Amino acid sequence: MCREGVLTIKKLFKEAQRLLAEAGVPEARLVPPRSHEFGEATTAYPMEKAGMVGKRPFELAEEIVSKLGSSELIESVKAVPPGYINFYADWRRFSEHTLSEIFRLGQMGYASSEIGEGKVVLVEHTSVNPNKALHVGHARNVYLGDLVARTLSKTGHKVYVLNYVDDSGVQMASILLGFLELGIPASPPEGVRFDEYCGDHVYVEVSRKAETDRTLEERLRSLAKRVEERGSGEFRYAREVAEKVLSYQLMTCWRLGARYDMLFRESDVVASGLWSKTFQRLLEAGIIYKAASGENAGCWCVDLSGHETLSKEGDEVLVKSDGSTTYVARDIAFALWKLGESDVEIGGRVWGRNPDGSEILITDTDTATHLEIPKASMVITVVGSEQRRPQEVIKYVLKKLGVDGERYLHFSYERVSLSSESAKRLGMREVERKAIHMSGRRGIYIKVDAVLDELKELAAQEVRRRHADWGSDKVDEVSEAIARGALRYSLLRTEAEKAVVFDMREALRLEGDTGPYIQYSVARAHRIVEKARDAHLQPSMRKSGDLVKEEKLLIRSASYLPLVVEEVAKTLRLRQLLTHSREMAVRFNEFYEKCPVIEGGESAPFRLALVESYIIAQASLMDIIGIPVLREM
RNA sequence: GGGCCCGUAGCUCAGCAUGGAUAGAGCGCCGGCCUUCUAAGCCGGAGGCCGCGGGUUCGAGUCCCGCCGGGCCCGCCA
Repeated sequence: MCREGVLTIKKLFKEAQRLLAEAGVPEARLVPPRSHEFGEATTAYPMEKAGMVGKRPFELAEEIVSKLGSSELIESVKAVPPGYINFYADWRRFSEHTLSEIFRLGQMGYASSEIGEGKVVLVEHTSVNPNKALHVGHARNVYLGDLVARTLSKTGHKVYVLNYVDDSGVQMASILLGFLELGIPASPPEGVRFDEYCGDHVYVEVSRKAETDRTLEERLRSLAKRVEERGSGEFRYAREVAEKVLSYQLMTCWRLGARYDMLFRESDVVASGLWSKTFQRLLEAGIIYKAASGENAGCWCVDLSGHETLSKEGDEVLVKSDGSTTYVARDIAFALWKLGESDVEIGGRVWGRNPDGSEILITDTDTATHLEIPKASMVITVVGSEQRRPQEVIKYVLKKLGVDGERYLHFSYERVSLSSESAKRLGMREVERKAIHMSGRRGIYIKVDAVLDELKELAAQEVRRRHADWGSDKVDEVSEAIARGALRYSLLRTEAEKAVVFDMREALRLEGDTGPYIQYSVARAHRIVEKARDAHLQPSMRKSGDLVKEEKLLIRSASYLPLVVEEVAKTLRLRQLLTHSREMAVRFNEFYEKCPVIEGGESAPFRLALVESYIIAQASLMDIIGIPVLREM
């Protein structure tokens, strides 16, 4: 899709910049002001420059303003103490331009852009061990990764989403140990999901037994090694169990709004020969060595002595003394493949489809067809901050192999822990700590589906109260959408590098700074549009008189939207999308209170256009954020 | 011990990248608003040594240094 002309808000900035250039200060930097009182564009240039030319900032500002000419979208420019220059929009023109732009580009186009220029980006997220159901900590990973993917694909990037399935680690092996050697039934009781059965019952049970039975650790290790041997019975069985768990995990992921292009099985890193090829390369590049003595005797290790900080912590083991690989080894090989820096062909097949109908591929070394992915200009791996070290090792190795490390980005985030209150509800006794880390092994976690179900029930109560006439299907559909919007917003509202303390009571809120607040504003807007239709009211992008404050602020917030999205695509400060979505919703609610539409007299047609444009702009942003849009709630 | 992240209102969080105009929300608390488009909303109020100390600057919540408090990493786990 091609944009006709320049975006209105950008045009306003361009005009302001041109005026400044004509006044002799082309270097003045314009930014959006933090308050509407300071106009639509502002510069602190006089304060930065005053000292150097020996003038007082405010005088310099006035001097510059006096030299400014006029332009189409800017009505006035003011010099303001202590030394700002503020540009104010010509609201008649600015609003008309903005509204027509929103209508022209529509919900699919308004928030999107082409700045990605079709660059291929691989985003890896989710990557939950296939031995359990997703808990709320995993949900943060899915939401963050999915939002990165959504944002980038809306801004002209070609995005491929990968889910790395660790079917060859110890966690997987412990499930197999339970089934094969400890006599735990391999199928769950009636009505219990397989992923929940493995995580809640099998994994916890095996971990518990391992505490008293010291031989289990050794049996587990030898089982894990056999799982890595392509063609062994254990290899096949592990893949079978993993795929089964995965199929249930993905149901949860879809409920979270995520989608995937490819499921990459860790067992295939070794089985496909990707690892052995990578090993050869590392060997030839002289990055690895086999330790003859010391604590790593018999292991192949990465030489980290050249790394500024990692060198202090000792070298990284890639191949254990028993010949099996470590997670970091497999991840290095995988990273090379993701970056298109490996010529090893990976077999694969179609696994299934996302709810949106797109195909999901899965690696499968037994298949003759090869998976093809265009070379990625950037690989983004969404992994918790506790994995900073291994991720840094990967990056270091990539650089040593001559790959541009800037192409490999670790999108790091802090983990989700449970508030002591929520932990108490799970039967935890030690509550003196403020937050307790979730642990699959100890059975301390809250499953995502359980949270969504509770949220949904809460929403359903409210929906039924408001709409006694609705059938159960409609109540179900709407309350599910509210629950999804609420949880997504609540787990994304904290900046990724900050730890989240999950509190059930807090998560179950549907008012205030929440997803439903935004959904509700759109539902209200839809109701106005319906009533307007009944009243045969036609929208108009022009207003006869001056715009009132609430009208201006609503348009203003919508006009900045495309700018915000482009900014986030560059910085990946995802939170700003939520902040802006909320800002628009707040502006709409203020407008809603103060400005009657249907009974708005002369202003009615213009206000109707405003309401319709709000729906388009907000919905286009919600499409990116992944909050379901509702016409009624 | 070494490395990284966090510390802003009673609680949960914005603002810090790119220093600048009275430090913003939500929850909770107090007080208002439903004969007019959905009150999951709106309006008002109380509530802040921006962890502490120093530095840079005309100007620091934002940048630099030190300290204190909390978290994470430093495994032949992933």
